[in-house]
Amino acid sequence: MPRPAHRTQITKAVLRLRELIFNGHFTPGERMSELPLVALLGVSRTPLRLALAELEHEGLLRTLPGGGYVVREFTQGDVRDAIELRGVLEGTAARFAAERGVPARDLAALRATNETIKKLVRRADYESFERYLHLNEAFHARLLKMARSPLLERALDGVVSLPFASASAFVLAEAELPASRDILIIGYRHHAGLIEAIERRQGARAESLAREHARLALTNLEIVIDHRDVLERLPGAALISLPDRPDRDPGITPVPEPDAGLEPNPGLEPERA
Amino acid sequence: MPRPAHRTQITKAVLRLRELIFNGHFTPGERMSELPLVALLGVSRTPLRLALAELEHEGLLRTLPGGGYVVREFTQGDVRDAIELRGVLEGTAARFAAERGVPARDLAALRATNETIKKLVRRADYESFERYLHLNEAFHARLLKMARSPLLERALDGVVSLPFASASAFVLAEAELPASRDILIIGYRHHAGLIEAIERRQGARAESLAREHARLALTNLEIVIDHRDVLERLPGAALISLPDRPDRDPGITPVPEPDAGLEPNPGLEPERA
DNA sequence: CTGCGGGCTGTTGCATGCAACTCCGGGCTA
DNA sequence: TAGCCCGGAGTTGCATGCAACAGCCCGCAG
Repeated sequence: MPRPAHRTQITKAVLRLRELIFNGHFTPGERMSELPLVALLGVSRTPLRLALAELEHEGLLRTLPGGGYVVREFTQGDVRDAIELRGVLEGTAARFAAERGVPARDLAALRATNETIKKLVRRADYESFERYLHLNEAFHARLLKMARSPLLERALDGVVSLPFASASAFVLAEAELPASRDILIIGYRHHAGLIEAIERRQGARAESLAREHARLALTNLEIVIDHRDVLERLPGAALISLPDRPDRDPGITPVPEPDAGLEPNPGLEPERA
Repeated sequence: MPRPAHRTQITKAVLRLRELIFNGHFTPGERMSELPLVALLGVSRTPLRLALAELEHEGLLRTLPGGGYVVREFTQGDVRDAIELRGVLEGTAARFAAERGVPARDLAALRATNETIKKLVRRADYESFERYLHLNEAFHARLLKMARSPLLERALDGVVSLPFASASAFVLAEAELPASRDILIIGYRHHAGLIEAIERRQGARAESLAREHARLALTNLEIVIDHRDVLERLPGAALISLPDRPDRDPGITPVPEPDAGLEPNPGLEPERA
């Protein structure tokens, strides 16, 4: 996936496939055969294979033992872990920023963004909500930049590539479910605390605030699960297997539980591709 | 990178390229042109491209704006961040294990491994050291499994794919530099504390112990940097640019510093490939 | 009825030829 | 002399043909 915008067939295939997967056009466990996809996407097999490899690295696809890819399925536990993991990594970013210090200008920019957010959450119209989403992403992106750690950015990228793990994954629901609008207020408060902690070089406080901030998404998740109709419309929801939902396709391993019993003798090789 | 062992040309190319990069056969910033690599590796361009994409996802290569790949260079700061990041993620694994609880059998296995480690670190012969390395990796791998979080495993995989970030990256030096052998003792102690913390469901303690445990590698890094001769022999050392080492090839951006000044207005798009 | 073997189909793995693009250098012109 | 344009070499992007492999079904034999 080279830098140049979607001029190449590879990025075209990646973008289109991602969209199709998120929209539920493929069911989890479905085999992604190359020839049908060639016909569907209008690209040749060579760039398609590159695109499939890309999506596998993003975690959306899984390789089959005999070769080939299938759409990956996620459990509700995976979603929780992804959110917690984002909190851990964003917490590390906030801690790095606090420990390493940031220019006053950056802090001022964060504050300005957050003040705009504060004004927006009081309104309820849809346009405000879209602007909120944009500003929220900008806030998080800027915070990440302030950590000055390319490797941390990479690691976080690897986590939020899952659709339901991103900073504004379940926030969408809040536009429709006023019950969860208060969370936006709390989010603003978290942001303010983060800024203050970083300014005062309070690394531990910054870290735990960022973690708790990410956990807001967990609350949203709970709310959304009670409103299936809303959940269905969220991107990537089709990938999540809900335990109390028996209408799964047969022939699919419903829950890819990691093998529970580890053998008692310590002889396992560290696996590496 | 499909499951089946190195029967395919892709994995063959990946393994060989990784080895060549780690051994310093390519200098950081060097362009990885396809045709010379085809001649060097004896594989065709198609699997080679897949292999290059794989290594780019691992973080060893970087894409050029105009297409193509170059060997990535890492600063000393990157190495520190990688170690800290491993500590954060292994800390999360330890915390998950403590919070979620693990079977007594797994704890016993960890203890057995660690007791063997204890015996080994007292001896100084090379064979013991190799066994130590193996057991240490096994300990960390098992601990990771005990977190029961596939996504966490993924994230950690993404970090330790950098050669200098793995659990036993700089430990190699300890075989040759007795000055750092004490660190093995401390490592054993950390392991013991981890086991105890997990058993008692002390999540915070487990997390901070694992973090501090990873930071042992930092100490090793400092020691190794003072012994250039040892450093040169460590895998991946050729990728690290040491600031006080001016003999770099000309025409290479020496330090890919992330742009320091962030513009003050919050208009940035969240970048996505 | 059950287990096994063989062929068939669908799929992926790989190689290569062609086209387009980028970068660089030289020569022309203002 | 400086700047621009053009051409060429080298590179990557893409498409397609071929081969090998895996899985499956069917038929046969025990």
